[in-house]
Amino acid sequence: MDEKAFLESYDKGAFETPILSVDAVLFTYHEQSLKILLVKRSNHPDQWKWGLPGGFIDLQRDDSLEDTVIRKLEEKTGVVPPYVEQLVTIGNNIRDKRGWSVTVCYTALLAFQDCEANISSVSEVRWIDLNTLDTFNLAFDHRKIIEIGRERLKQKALYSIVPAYALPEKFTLPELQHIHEILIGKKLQKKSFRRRIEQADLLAATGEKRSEGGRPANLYRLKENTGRFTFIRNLGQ
Amino acid sequence: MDEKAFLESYDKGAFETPILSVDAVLFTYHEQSLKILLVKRSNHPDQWKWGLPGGFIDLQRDDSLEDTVIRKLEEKTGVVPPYVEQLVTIGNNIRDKRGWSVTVCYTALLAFQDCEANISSVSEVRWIDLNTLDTFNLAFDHRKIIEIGRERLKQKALYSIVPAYALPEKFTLPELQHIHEILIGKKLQKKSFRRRIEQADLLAATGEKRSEGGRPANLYRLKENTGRFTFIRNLGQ
DNA sequence: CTAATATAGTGTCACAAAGACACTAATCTG
DNA sequence: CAGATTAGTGTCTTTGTGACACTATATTAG
Repeated sequence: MDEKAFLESYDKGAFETPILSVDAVLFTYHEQSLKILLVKRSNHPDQWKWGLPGGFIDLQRDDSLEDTVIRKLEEKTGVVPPYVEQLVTIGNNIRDKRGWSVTVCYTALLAFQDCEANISSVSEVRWIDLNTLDTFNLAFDHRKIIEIGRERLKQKALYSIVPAYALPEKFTLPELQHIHEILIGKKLQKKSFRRRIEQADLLAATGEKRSEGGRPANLYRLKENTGRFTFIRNLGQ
Repeated sequence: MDEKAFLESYDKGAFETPILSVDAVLFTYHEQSLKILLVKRSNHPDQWKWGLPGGFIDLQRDDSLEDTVIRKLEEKTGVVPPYVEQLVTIGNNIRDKRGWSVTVCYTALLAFQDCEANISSVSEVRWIDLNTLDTFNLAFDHRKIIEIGRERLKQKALYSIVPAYALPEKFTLPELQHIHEILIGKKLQKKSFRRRIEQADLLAATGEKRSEGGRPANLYRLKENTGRFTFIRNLGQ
């Protein structure tokens, strides 16, 4: 049999296959703390529990897994997050009561302000402060996935300024340093933090300033490809 | 409807779902060069082309994706590699002629000697020198996956000694340094390389030595959890 | 036996980048 | 105008890699 004949006679349904879904841990920063987007599940299984935004691949509409995760996030937030990165894929026969199940998970970052209106208009989608996450009853193994996402973002905070994508387009250095401090879990040296960013030339000053009660801070925006830059040495050890 | 009734009536086949497979980029080190394990495909599609070891999840035998990849690697090599780590998941509607397809890819490392006998006994499984990979006609998007695996291993070489898992249980520091140099693509300072390993206390001297024509080198073995250790600063920049 | 060669391993100074921390700067409030 | 508050800098110390010459221990050729 040649390949053409093989493909014509190929039956995708012949083998039993796991349930396959895509989930995202979408982080943002608001009011001095890290938050993630959770969705109240309206369907079984784990109905009424909170879970990560995500769902099934639409074979007609999606060309790739990235398409799926972006489509799902846009459905919930109204916008496409500026930073999306694959996190981990978890697959086993115990995570979903329906049977063998695989989820391809992504980490994403978004400015709170960029979707504030959309989120507040729907009760089943909410930003949850990571400090209060313990009090929630989460669906499936989503607590574990959030933990993996947070750990990954912590690592990024040590050797990049990727967390900046959780801030609005224009932001101050004290803001950026604070989100890094929350992720890493300790205070950082102002001087060290600024020195490396300046040397790597990752930010562009807008010329504007913003006051928080004291001396106004300069506003910056990210230069191109800042998300891919990595320092050769970690901070705060 | 309660959850019990939902689960009893749930039909997994109701939605069309992608083809789902697991693949592995298994690296080793032999005769001064990096090699990966390739398998000659005996079935369509891409019959007779070389591809990564892998296959489908067996819902009855495998409890998790890790089970699947380990089962597949054991089938081909006869042993379970000492280092297996998830690499990336690729899913789109163009990588497989059969349609929408997802592959969960792993990186694994194994000593050449640990499976030498098994490999040489089967003609459809071979270690391929990464320098000669250009001359092979590879199945699907496996060349891309190998490239991603190699890039990941290069990064690991900069801030860990994970590449040591591609060496036999007992190995010398010059051997370990050389595999790092191949991965990173440049010579490293002997002193720098050794200093950090000694300080992190990652290796245990066996007391034995091995000669390569000059002064004999000390043999070491990995201590526990060496695979998880990371240096806070990269080498060779 | 000895000298040459080859490979393994160390000593040490230079250099780069982070840590510590005190200092100056700009704005607000009473 | 003084004190509080937040932003930003100067500079010395500390840490860890880069460079490279040096010593150490084996094999091999004459």
